[in-house]
Amino acid sequence: MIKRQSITIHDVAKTAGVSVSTVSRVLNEKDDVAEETYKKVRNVIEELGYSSDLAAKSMRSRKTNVIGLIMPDVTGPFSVHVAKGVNQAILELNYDLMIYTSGDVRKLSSSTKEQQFISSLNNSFTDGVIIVTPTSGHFISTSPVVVVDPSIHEPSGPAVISTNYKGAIEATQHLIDLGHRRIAHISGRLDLLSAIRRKKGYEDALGHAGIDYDPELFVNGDYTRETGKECAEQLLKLENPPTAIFASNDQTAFGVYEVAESLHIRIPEDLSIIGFDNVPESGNFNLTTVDQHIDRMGYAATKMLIDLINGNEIESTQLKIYTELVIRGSAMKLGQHSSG
Amino acid sequence: MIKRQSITIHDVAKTAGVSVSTVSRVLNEKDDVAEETYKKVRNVIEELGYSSDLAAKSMRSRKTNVIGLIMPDVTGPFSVHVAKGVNQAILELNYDLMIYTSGDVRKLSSSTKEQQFISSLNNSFTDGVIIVTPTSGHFISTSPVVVVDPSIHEPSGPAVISTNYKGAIEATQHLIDLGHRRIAHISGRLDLLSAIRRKKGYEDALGHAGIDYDPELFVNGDYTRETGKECAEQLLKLENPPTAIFASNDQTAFGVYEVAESLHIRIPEDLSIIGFDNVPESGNFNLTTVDQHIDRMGYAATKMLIDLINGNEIESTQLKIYTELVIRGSAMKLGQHSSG
DNA sequence: CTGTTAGCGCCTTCAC
DNA sequence: GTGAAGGCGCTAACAG
Repeated sequence: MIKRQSITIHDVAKTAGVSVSTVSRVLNEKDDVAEETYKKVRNVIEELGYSSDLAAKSMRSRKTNVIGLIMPDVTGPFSVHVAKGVNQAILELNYDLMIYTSGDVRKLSSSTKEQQFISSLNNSFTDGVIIVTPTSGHFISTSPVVVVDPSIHEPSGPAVISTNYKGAIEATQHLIDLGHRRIAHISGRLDLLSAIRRKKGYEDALGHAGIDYDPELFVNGDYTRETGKECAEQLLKLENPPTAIFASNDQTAFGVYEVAESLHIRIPEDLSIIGFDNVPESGNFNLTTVDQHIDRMGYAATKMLIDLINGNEIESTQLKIYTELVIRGSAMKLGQHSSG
Repeated sequence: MIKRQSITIHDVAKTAGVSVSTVSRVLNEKDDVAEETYKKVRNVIEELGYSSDLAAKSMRSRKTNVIGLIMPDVTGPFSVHVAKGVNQAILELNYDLMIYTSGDVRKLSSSTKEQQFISSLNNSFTDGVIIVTPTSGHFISTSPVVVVDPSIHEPSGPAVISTNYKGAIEATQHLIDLGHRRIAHISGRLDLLSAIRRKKGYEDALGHAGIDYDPELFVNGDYTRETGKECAEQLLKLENPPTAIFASNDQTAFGVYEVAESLHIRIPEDLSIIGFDNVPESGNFNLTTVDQHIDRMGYAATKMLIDLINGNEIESTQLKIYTELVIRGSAMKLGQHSSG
């Protein structure tokens, strides 16, 4: 690693024997530069290994060709899969990607912090920003912002969200079709629209089937595996435990698996379970789940953002991604098992 | 989402009735500001929802409190786990994290692109940078750069690397102890030191055991699952196929699993396999593997970087993370099986 | 304690 | 086709 004083546009200008503005012109591919001058400058740039300072550049010009992605963390499966989709889109559309995080949901999840991140990125070196599962709904920004899995406080800004209600209905209905009546639900982060909609779907499916809603069977999760475990414990230790659980997402479902195992409850023989998300890991668990195509959400959000950036006409700024029930082996007919 | 012209330090200064430098002082928590003035300015900042422009800020001050992480992609397990470790470290050390990627190994993996990323980040809004599996080894930079899993071209810069040689020796030895003699190796990206060292460990373990090195049993992979499949196919369709494979990483091993399954080769009865990395997924596959504590690598790299940034004394800029053989069920004694 | 004065590296008029 | 000058939003001396 060579450590050297960073070389600027001035250095290039000097050694090329031209002015800084000329260098700036070739840097930005302006077409009013003489062929010869262009080549000469390009050579010097190459030679010196010059690369323009993004900060300085973005301060003057409004176009940086990088989009920002603000995530509560970089390690949760949801974030990772959104990032995957975004990754793919920027690849196709030839943008660079800058992910900004403070490392923890709890550290980011204050609207001021979110706003600060947006300002930091968007007012400077980013052409637009995608924010994932925000706490707040109002963002002050000079460049476009699109949100993935918006909060309940977001009224109408550009957003990508999946058909959570439909997905929850189908999941719950599947359980009902299997003969289950005591169906529990562990909810997600209830400040997120997705969690609210899934909860509603669960309730409505129950209602349509004429099943009484038992408040004992509803517990409040937050989409994490840890909380999933706590909730599962609470549910499974009930005097009259559920025969099936609809978990608000796969992480939560994995938590249920853990608890079930420690309690010697077999899945699906003793307990049916359905998740939401269809992260790859759910395949290993043979988990029946609702695929919400997280990567597509990231992809679509990126497309939308870039359309917004370019001022293109957009059909709708509220994009829905269609969910799909993926039937695997974690839910089975009630009373099907030989033992118990 | 409210769209508004971004408000600057001048706006704050004006409405607070002070000068911009005073605002700058409270922004940076300088202690030579009158209590009263401080409060007044803070109020106005709050009121206006002001947040400083990172670009402009970092252009003047050398300290941004954000570190950069440059990765070939954001979706591969290795990257994700490095990010996880980095994430943890910045949380503890109170830094923010900026991940920069162009989305694909192939797009990043040119030394010019890498250099460009480093320049873009490090000469401007980042106090230092971590680069993962770089192609090149020489970086021009004004701020510190530490590399995780360095290339073979990196002579001596700050780096974090695991004991690849030791790990490979142990893995291969384990296979030998199990009675295997025809042990194949699918290598990793050979422009990376890690891949070279693992290959060497494999060869040496074979040598020490007095096993002839059969060039047929060595194939050239690149750490991806896809290539792992191709290599496995080549190996398993050999006239005299190996009884065991030491894969350069878990991804590669997963590729082997896929091919084995399609060829009706049972693991471990017909074929023993050992991976490298110990990503969580390997648990699901019951894969015996070498844990290289990827997250620790990210964590350690971040610590080192921040020490470098603060000008602290550092014991060594070449940090080794110790690997550990994790024995699960994918490798068994040769000839142990009942059938075949 | 606070305001004034210079730039940081770059892009963008506006002349020539 | 090219150069000179000005300023983006901010911080860092230097005065007072």
